[in-house]
Amino acid sequence: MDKICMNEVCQATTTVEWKKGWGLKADGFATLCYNCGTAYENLVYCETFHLKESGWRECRLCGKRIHCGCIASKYLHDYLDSGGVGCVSCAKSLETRSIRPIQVMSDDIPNEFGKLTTNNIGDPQSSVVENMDGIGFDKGKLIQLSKTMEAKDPSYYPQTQKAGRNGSIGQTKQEEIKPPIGESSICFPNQVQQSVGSPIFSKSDTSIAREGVKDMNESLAQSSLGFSLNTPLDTPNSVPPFSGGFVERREQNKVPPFQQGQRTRHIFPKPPKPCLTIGSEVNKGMISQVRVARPPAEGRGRNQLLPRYWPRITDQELQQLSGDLNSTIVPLFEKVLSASDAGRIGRLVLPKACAEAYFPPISHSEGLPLRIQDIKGKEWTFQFRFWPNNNSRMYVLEGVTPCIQNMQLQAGDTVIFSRIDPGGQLVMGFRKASNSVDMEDSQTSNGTHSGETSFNGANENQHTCGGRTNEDTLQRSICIPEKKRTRNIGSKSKRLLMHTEDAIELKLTWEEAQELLRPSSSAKPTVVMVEDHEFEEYDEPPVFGKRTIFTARSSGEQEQWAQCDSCSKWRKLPVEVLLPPQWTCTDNLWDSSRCLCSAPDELNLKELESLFRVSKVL
DNA sequence: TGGGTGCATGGGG
DNA sequence: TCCCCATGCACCC
Repeated sequence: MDKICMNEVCQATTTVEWKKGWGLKADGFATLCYNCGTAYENLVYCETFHLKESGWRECRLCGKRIHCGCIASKYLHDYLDSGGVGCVSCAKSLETRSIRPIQVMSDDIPNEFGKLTTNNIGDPQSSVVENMDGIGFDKGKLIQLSKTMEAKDPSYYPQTQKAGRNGSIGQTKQEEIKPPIGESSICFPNQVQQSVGSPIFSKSDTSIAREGVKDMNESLAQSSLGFSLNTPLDTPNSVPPFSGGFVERREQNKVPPFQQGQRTRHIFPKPPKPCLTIGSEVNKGMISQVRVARPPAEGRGRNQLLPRYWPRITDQELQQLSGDLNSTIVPLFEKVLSASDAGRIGRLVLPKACAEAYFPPISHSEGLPLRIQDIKGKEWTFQFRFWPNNNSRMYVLEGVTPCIQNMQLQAGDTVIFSRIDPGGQLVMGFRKASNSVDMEDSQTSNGTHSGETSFNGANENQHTCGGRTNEDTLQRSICIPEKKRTRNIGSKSKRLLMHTEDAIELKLTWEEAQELLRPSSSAKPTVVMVEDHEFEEYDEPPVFGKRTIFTARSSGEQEQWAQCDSCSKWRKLPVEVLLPPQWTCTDNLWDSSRCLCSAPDELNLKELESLFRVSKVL
């Protein structure tokens, strides 16, 4: 089907890449050519194409120009309670401020795990999700937003936009997403089904990202099953994470005060859904396949939990985690195994905050035995204990070697602790590290590897990436190996930390990148000899040249093909030619018959396809 | 003497 | 500056 750029002033029919624009009133998204789509992604669409149109207003607060009434800027502004409009950042900060005084939690919250949240006594900042209607969240807007988004489609935000979004999405590492301190608490499965867990709301968190501000990334990380970390603790109503009732008040006086009231920027409520109720209506057909760092549902010490311990788990994996349709899986935390953890000593150092939040309280160094099931349902008993350490404690699980060996884990792999409710059964899943080559990887049937989570023995080979043939970007994002989230594993030498987002962006191999490097136009090389080879040495750094395709005829003759940036036609070039980043037909000095865009294509459709095939093979 | 245990140390956030 | 935590290491069996 022929596409046409929906930008009225463009209406291009060909482009190097079609992009998604705003959500249409009906289903789907506006189709934009590469340039227009990029402008849209970079939030400068209206500034670029609608400058002469009416409807421009200024943000009441910061004065930023806003193109009101235009669908392309629909999500970039909001109406202020006081009248007028504000850019989304200002509106958000205003709204959040209005949220701050919201209190908290009543005592009549059902005292049942998974259905309540509690307030921090003396924590006036805590608020409950139930109050969301009362604190000015605009559900209508959420619904609107949700219509325009594909919650399961991270490709909605092509990587190319990351740099352009005020550095927001691209720069904020997922793991750095801070818990929504001072915000809504958690775990209202019932309510989830009524509101937040509805498909609309579950999408809304992703929709937030459309706004292109840093907070969105925080929300993005919540996914359709986003959790809020802020279950207040240590209140009479708080429910221990385990049915056994591991309630201890030792954290009560240790809640870091700094975390209250610092974060005030969420305009939309986080879906207060800390757990996945398998088989619930909510989840049907909307299992997220995006690996998401989920703020744990609750825990005594949750205020201390660092995002790096948030379990990263797809909804699908959650579903795999339990075969019991009535079970609720509560991801608790995860930890990348250090060399010590995976070593022969058999001690797995637990993050203190996690241990105190999710494992039973222990007052003696000897601790107590903890029964944890592995992914195959095999039950292991570890000694959960601590060592005194600098007036603090260092929590460890002892006796993990057999289990770790059984799972074939090694340093760098990740273990994920979850809990199945009801029952409070602890489950230990794992995710292999990117550089982990072992049996499981080799067993992977679809060729994907690493960064995968395994929870269910029966589905051990049902990998996260398996069986998906579309939504390439999404797939890529899932299959991208997890970056190391902790310090260097097993080595103190410095190494480049490649974050997941970076990895997604880095679609070129080194060799491919070399192919694209061109001397800068002004550069004059100095020829130097290195081991009898001539090298051109440039003072100027290289620039990226236009990517071309090389083909070889059966005769052995090589050809180079380049696509015109203007008309998108492919032109044949001498193989030795290096093109600048921007190249059009008029720059075609080598074929006077095809030095204009109006000149017909040299290749018919079939040949073009063949060309692409070749380019993919090469 | 070797492995296990408990604590100390120090880098890094 | 404090605290966490990876790991070193001394001590014990």
